[in-house]
Amino acid sequence: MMASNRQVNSNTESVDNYLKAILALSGPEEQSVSSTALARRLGVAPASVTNMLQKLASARPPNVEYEKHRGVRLSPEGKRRALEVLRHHRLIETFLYEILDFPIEEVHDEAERLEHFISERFEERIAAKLGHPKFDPHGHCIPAMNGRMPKQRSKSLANLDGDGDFVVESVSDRDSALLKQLKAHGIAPGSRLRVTKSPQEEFILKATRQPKSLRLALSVASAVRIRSS
Amino acid sequence: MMASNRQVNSNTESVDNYLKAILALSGPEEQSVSSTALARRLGVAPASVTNMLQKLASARPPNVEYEKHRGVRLSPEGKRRALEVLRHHRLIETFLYEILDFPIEEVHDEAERLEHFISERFEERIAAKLGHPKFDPHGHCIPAMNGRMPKQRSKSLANLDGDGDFVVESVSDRDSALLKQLKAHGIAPGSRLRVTKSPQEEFILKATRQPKSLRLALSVASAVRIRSS
DNA sequence: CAATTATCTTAGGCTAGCCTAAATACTTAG
DNA sequence: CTAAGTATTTAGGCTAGCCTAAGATAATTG
Ligand SMILES: [Mn+2]
Ligand SMILES: [Mn+2]
Ligand SMILES: [Mn+2]
Ligand SMILES: [Mn+2]
Repeated sequence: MMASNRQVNSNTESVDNYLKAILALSGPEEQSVSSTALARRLGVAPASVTNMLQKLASARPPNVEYEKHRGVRLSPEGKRRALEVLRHHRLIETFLYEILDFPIEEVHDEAERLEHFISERFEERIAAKLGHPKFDPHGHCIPAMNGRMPKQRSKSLANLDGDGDFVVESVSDRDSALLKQLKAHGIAPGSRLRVTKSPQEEFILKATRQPKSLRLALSVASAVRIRSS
Repeated sequence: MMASNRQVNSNTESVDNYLKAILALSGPEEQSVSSTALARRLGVAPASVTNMLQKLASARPPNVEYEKHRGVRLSPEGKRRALEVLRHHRLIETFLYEILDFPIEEVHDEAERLEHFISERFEERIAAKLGHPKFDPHGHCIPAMNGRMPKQRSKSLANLDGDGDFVVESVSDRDSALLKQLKAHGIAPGSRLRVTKSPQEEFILKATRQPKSLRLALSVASAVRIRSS
């Protein structure tokens, strides 16, 4: 068999999802991302990832920089597209929450589908309707139309040194059961929190003026990001 | 080669589009629809239609009733699904027009994509937000949640006998250039119209209190449906 | 009613995006 | 520095949904 892999590969839903996953996994340092990490995140086999990375790299202009066995990073074009889709995602989430009164724990899954199919006009209209918001309902920054997005300077609850009082900066959008729990305990972006660490390495969160406190296992604590109050 | 065509065929975007096309082409009499008519409407080759009809017919429960060389009609299940998608389509159009201030001539294309990807929750929320509307911005009836939809008792402008005064019931959503023209001449669902037929078999439309009248060729006149005023 | 024409179906291919199994290349422990 | 172990890629397949070309059926018409 021969190369055979020099196809066009325009912006399909699947391509969008790979680019978004690379953006998320490469982090603020924009480190290169391994095939297996992508496979795990996207729920596909590693071989499928390799195949797609080859296509993304041989697109013209390329969507990623990829060398066998050394992981992948976004090209300028790939990053542009990833941020465009991320903007769609977060605008849609904000819109579902603010205008359509979706419960917070349901906005992510809906946005995950719709982000690929809305037009530029739709994007522009909901942005206008919402007053060009800077943050989505989970506290995540919405990339600007030109692709700029300020770095977050918060830290994950999981990396916390000692007890103290904090403000919630953002909560992960991907665990809807957790989002429901947090909501029930009055914990949302902007909430003031008292955090203590239990002997069993759990985090005890209590929001101001909330009757009950919430115990979080270390494994889910990374879903909450905080800054000093 | 053997049959090989007994697959699962769940509700993909393509399946939705075939079912919607059959619903539209079979008309109020629910006549059977030919492969070529479907091929023309969907912009695919006739062979592709035959192939899809075989799958739709062998789904369990079947989406269509199909016999070689004698056209196709929707099964109860297929009709249910087609009306569901049509409801999505028209609700989305209404929503884009009323809430997001889309220009009338742009709502159709956007709805055509999004109709396949919104959740039941999204459907329910926009319906509530809009006050459970009965008609979309083109004047078309929105199927109810249970799938019921009253028959239209209007007639097409193209089948008009003589001149007279009428009320616009609906305008086709599929020709965006025409929609722009109609808008510029104050012609929309509910408008009062004076219609005269020119010697060259054109229709002259003049809406009440509008300065200019509009000449429509017979070929596009079918896009406007009217009832007596 | 037989021949021509129009419509429809079958056969065989293609691409995107996935899969599993097998091969290969890095990494690391001894 | 080599051997095992892990990560990654290659090879070969599969399905959905499209295509073209060729064959079959139905409709029309002289
Ligand atoms: Mn999200
Ligand atoms: Mn955009
Ligand atoms: Mn429409
Ligand atoms: Mn629905």
